[in-house]
Amino acid sequence: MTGSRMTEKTAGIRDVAAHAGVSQTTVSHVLNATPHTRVSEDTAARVRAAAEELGYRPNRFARGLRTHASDMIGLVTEEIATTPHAGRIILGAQEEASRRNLTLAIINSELNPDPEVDSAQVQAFLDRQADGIIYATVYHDEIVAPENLRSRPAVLIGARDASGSIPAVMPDERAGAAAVVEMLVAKGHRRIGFAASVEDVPATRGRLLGYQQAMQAAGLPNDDLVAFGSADARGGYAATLELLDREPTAVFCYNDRMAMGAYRAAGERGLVIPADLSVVGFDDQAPIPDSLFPTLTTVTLPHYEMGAWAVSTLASLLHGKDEEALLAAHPTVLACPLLERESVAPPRSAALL
Amino acid sequence: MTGSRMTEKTAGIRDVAAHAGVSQTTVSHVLNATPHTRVSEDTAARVRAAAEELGYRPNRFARGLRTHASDMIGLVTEEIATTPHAGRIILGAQEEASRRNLTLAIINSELNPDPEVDSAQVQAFLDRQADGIIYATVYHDEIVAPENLRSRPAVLIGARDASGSIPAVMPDERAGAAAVVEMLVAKGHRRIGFAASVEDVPATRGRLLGYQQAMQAAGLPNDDLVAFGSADARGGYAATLELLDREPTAVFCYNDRMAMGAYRAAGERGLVIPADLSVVGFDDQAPIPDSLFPTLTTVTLPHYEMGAWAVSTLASLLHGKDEEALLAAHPTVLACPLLERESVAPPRSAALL
DNA sequence: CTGAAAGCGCTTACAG
DNA sequence: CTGAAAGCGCTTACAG
Repeated sequence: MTGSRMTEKTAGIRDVAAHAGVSQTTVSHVLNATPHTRVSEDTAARVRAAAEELGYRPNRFARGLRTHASDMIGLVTEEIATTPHAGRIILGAQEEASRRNLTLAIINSELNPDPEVDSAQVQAFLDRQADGIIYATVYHDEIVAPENLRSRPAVLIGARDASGSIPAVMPDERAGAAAVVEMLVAKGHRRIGFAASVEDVPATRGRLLGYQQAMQAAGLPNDDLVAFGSADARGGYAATLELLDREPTAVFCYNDRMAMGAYRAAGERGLVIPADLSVVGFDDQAPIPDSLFPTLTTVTLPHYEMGAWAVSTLASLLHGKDEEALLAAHPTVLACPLLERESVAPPRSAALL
Repeated sequence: MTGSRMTEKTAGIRDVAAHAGVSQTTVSHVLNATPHTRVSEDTAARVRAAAEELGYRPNRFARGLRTHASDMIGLVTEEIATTPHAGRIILGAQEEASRRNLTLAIINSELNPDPEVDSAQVQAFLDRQADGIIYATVYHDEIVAPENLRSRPAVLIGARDASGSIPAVMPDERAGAAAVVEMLVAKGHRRIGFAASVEDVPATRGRLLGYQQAMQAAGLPNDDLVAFGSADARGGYAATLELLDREPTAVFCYNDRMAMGAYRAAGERGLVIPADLSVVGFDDQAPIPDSLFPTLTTVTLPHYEMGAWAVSTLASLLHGKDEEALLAAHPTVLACPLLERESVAPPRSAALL
């Protein structure tokens, strides 16, 4: 088994050159399509044929040694494990990297409030010759990026750098929440409760703000329609129970887990969703929305898109497109689309009209 | 911004040698702790001090060019996105890689029944000089591994290679399911229903087999206690409804999503979990178990462990430990531990005794 | 215990 | 349009 692997001496550029009857220089020019270099189509064809025939694969080490480029970018993610959405960030980054012929390497970092500690992970990528680094965090408005992140092109996902000098991307939580309220209002709801999270993170603030602004814009009072709970099913259950005493026709939950609690609360009160009560979540956290009865209308986060954005932005930076300062000045904000499923209907009162 | 990055000429081994007053050879020996090479402690200390002071970081390209090793391993995963557990496989692999000073690069591959198509992903890693490759699939008993996987050390996660020549690891679904039945029996249950999945995948077969074997071993009839449904909440709902007509005291579901449906079905029939009916899931798929009322007792899959196993096994293979044939002969099977939460109680009948 | 020197496989001025 | 040659920064026999 192992034996069959040992002796496969792979062809080098020298072999290709010999086989095509040209110099290594020419082979290199043809295969890399070096700009400002003319090679006769005839010669080029011979080179390509030889490379093909010999199964030539350029040695990355040798190339890197000359060009100082690895075509590898490093992704440092806070807590791959515990954040349910990291997978989609990774997927977006990975697929965009493949499209651009870049290798994506990943390192997990512990969740911690002070990202300066993460410089070890960044260093690991610097040591490994990563061309650029993506630093993905969850739940931070602003972070102090590890100092060594500045020694290579870098972009941030999910947080803005305190110094404002690193391009960053984040979801537009506020607009996503506002869109939910607008949709509910359009369906005729006026008493729309919000089951808010007690956590003090950007998502909490952004979603609450979006709710409040949209309610105000619609001329709807909402002071008594916000209840707080922990950001899980139990918290959603408790907050919804509290809200239900104030007779809302719809409950918008901070996230899908809280929405699970809202379903439970509605069930206990004998309320049928969506006939008696509309419920909306946020996060589109698999497998919740499709597993609920009825399926949950919710808002999806642009994790895939943020991952892809990070890679393509980094790629531009690597190619010297000097938009870095521009990009860094204002974080890029990506939309959170509303996903309508079955948990929303017009309120009973509207049906009476 | 960009400017501050440009001119940092990093120290090379030559600089360290000059600074320490020794040759490059000696620096290399000291820093790499080359076996069978004596260097006086005095000299070694000077070298280390110089390296430290200059912030010396060996150039990976140059080293790789000589040693033919990248210290990078590639992970090809089928559908990072849609499989909920891929994240934990990646995490396990990543953390084990970090422990061993290896870089983990990942490539996503489309979910497809014929993994031969994935040779492009494998090729990408070969081209990038990966030392070894982990090929992770979901839901396959046996696959035909891409031919080019054999050109480097490789291991499989979640499937056995048809030729039996590549080491593989998979979860012990059967034992995990059997443990559930045993636990239920120990609590006094005798009529234990199984809400099975209609999918024809190893997990389906393994879990059903484990259920049947354990029931038989306990001397419990079970022919009428199996109902089939799709592997989601709707399927679990339908299967449980069917099962409920046969008056089980416990329903064991193929997975946690089906268990969500079982909760719904129990609720509709006015059954309180666990007092009137015990429910058990499988997968420990976040955030379901903790989001249910009551929390769900379930079985967890060793995804993290499989990822870590893959990396450490690959590392042994890379270091020439010739256990490959041994390992490849029989897939390694990892346990699926039972996680007891709140959804199981002794049956009412037992309470009467 | 230490070092001089070759060479890994490319890219890239430079020359023609 | 094409090629000879230097050199990227290491490791590793080999010699002393």
